[in-house]
Amino acid sequence: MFIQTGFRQQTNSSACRTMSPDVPALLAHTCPSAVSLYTPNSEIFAQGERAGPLYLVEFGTVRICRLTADGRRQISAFHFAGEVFGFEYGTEHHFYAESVDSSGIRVLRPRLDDMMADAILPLALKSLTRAQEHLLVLGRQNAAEKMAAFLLDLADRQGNTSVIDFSMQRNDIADYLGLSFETVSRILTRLKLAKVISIPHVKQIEMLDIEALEDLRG
Amino acid sequence: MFIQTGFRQQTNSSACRTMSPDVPALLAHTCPSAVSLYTPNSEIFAQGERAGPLYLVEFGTVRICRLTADGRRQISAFHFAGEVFGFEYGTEHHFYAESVDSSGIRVLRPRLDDMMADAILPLALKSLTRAQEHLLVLGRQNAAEKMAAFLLDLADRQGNTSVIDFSMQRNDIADYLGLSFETVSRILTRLKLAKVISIPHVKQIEMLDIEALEDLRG
DNA sequence: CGAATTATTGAAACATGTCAAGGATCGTGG
DNA sequence: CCACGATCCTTGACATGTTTCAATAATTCG
Repeated sequence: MFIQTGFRQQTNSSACRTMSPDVPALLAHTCPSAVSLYTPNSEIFAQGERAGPLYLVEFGTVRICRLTADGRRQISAFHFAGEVFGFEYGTEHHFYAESVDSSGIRVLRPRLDDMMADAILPLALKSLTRAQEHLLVLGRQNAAEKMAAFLLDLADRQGNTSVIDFSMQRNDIADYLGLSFETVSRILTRLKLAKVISIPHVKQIEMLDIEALEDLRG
Repeated sequence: MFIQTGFRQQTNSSACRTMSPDVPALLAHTCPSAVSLYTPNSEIFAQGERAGPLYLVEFGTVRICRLTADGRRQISAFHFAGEVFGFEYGTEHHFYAESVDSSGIRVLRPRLDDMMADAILPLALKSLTRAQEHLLVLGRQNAAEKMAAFLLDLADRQGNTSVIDFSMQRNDIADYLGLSFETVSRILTRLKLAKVISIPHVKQIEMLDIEALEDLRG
């Protein structure tokens, strides 16, 4: 499912566009591997698998998922270029990770030096804050509000252009927002009819009225 | 809203019943204050307030909350005796914390030594895992499944007796599970009629059929 | 004991899910 | 490069779970 690139990459990661200042600090305390290429929908790590290394997204998109016993899926996070994922409490992954599109992932094996936790902690805390904010969205927002929150978050992480490029499909958005994919589709057309967004392409949305989206999000 | 206890408490925290092994490690790297007593519904820290110290629950219950612009509330977590809360990415609290009942909280001011992050990281990661699992509940479970998950979680954290004592009211449970308090009430009576639980008292539930609850939770 | 708060229950409204059909898009192989 | 099949997306009609509003009952607190 994945291919190691033949050339050894530079240690300085190329995933710089949106990289948080916490990442370089982490790189200094890990042994970054070469970039592995993952095909769409391929698994990066499985639920129940032994945890340990962290993962840096060089390009592409990753989803962190969990299933209920009867197969309903919740995506707890998407990760884009420059972001790190794979933190776990304990030795076992409680979630599984998949590549959404074609992605490049660098495995970061911790050097067991003293400063390791210092480097990881801020990233773990950022993930925690994100998850907590997502709880508010899932628990207390309606479909339109969820969608607005998602679009604004995506725009923010893509560098605040008003045109958003989607790597994930409606299905993924639905499972991230706790909706059905039909509802995702309906909300998008509703926002389009209200001239809040336009949809030049299935995987591209232009935000026409950002203020309206921000009002929606609350 | 809170009263400092006159006597200086021992550094060895008394909140041992459910204490995680990670907590003693943390205590060794902080300057624990005396226990502060909080009255029901009093604020421990506010959203937007400067973050820094951590908080150890000695007794009682704490809720971590966030409001939408129009006043809907999401409780992202409850914390019981022996648990630590107050982690933040950055310098500012993104959530606010309140005492649910009468609680005793010990402020842990970090000593700025090298091992601080090592002590905090496991606790932060546990909070992260909890939040992620809560995302599945909020996003993909129906009211009965949410309730089952909540009851089993509570039972587990109270030491796995089949009788659960609630410190929070229906309203709090609703805001934790992303439901209305009426629905919480209805689900409880439904479970009672199905002989899955009994409700000897408004703030006490006995689990009669744990397997049924586990099936529900998934 | 009485007032205020909290919890339960019912009826109706509403948002979202489910099921089903038709369109668009994408990838592949001729 | 086009045509085909498969996948994904959109839209509609209907079913359903949950919320909302309202009234009553239970509990807590002074």
